[in-house]
Amino acid sequence: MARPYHHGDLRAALLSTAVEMITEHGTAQLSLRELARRAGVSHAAPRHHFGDKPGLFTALAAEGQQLLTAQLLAAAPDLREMGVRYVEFAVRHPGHFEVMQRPEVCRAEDPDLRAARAATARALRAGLPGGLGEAEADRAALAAWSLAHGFATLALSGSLPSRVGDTAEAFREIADLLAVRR
Amino acid sequence: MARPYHHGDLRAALLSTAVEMITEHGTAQLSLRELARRAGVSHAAPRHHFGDKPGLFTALAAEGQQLLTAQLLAAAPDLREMGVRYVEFAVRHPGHFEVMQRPEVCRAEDPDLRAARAATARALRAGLPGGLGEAEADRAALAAWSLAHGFATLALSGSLPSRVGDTAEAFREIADLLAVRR
DNA sequence: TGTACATCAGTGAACGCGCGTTCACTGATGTAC
DNA sequence: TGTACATCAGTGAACGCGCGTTCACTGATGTAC
Repeated sequence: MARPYHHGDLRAALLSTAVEMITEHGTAQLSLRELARRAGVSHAAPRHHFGDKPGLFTALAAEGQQLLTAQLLAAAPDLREMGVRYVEFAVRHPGHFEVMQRPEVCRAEDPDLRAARAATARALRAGLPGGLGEAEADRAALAAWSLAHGFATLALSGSLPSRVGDTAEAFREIADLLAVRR
Repeated sequence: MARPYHHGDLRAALLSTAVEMITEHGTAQLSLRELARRAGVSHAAPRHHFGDKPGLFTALAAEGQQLLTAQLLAAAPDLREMGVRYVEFAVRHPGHFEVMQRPEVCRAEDPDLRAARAATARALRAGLPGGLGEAEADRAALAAWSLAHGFATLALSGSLPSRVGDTAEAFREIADLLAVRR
């Protein structure tokens, strides 16, 4: 079983291997050489597809953002349910979530990434109750985002008390506690 | 002006230099050699005080946790105000906050750090309205913490729309939007 | 007050390592005629 | 269908660099007598 010279879909393989590595050790530890090693490919191969480390992270962030947007849209326009999906996404795709959270490792000006981010923001807006003024809507969106984002990052950093159990489910209860004041 | 052989308070100087460096480039980029360079000291000097990188981060995290606890206690028992202080702390001490958020770079079993964390948790509890059942109180604390933490991390990662303006003040408005259901 | 000695804080040379980057290359695939 | 050539994907050796770690050292401080 001689390994073929051409991988077939090395780009996709590198992306998913990178996600695993980030999940295990964070973005800081990731080296392109180790990534190539794990993918069973020469250490110069990743350069072909991503150029450098920011290139790789940018591709991952855009991918993650698209995944998240799809999740949010599937739950719209139920704001609480969208929050649950947000938390679920973070817990199920911690590697992607981590990269998305660290804009300094990405190329912020990348058009794919910008577009993906904008789409997520639009999806979030779709969950807001109608009839709010613009400033009010801004605040409500920010509050919902903060709550879900905070819960998700606390869960990922292991800061939640262990009795919290299933993370997304726990968030549902918490979101219940709070209500947007009318 | 020959530099004296003994620094005087190198430990404190290294801590505050490290905070600056983390604020600029995150924990990932920090190297002990660069830290020593900035502090104007030989590259082996930091080992004397912190042993290794986790040792340094652990000391920083404990210090940050103590600062935060003091802020929270000063605002107790007004839960909303405690949230404002939490956000304010994150924005004013981003280096400390960053380390506190990344338990994987610290030595979790360090007794100072554990004690400091426990004190923060206790302070947070002091902000909860009385008369709640235990499970209810757990949830309320978690909700408040999530909201403030999420807002703070979004602010630090530059994810907030720029019109948000003064961060801690903006959080006050958002906290106003939400109310714990009775 | 003076001296001897222990301890502490910081030095600087040396090491081995993994990393990112470059480069000339080779093997495979696709396309034109 | 066959051949020639361009392009693409991946290789592997080489480089220079900054890092963490070790170690024998030296200068300063504190303590006992």
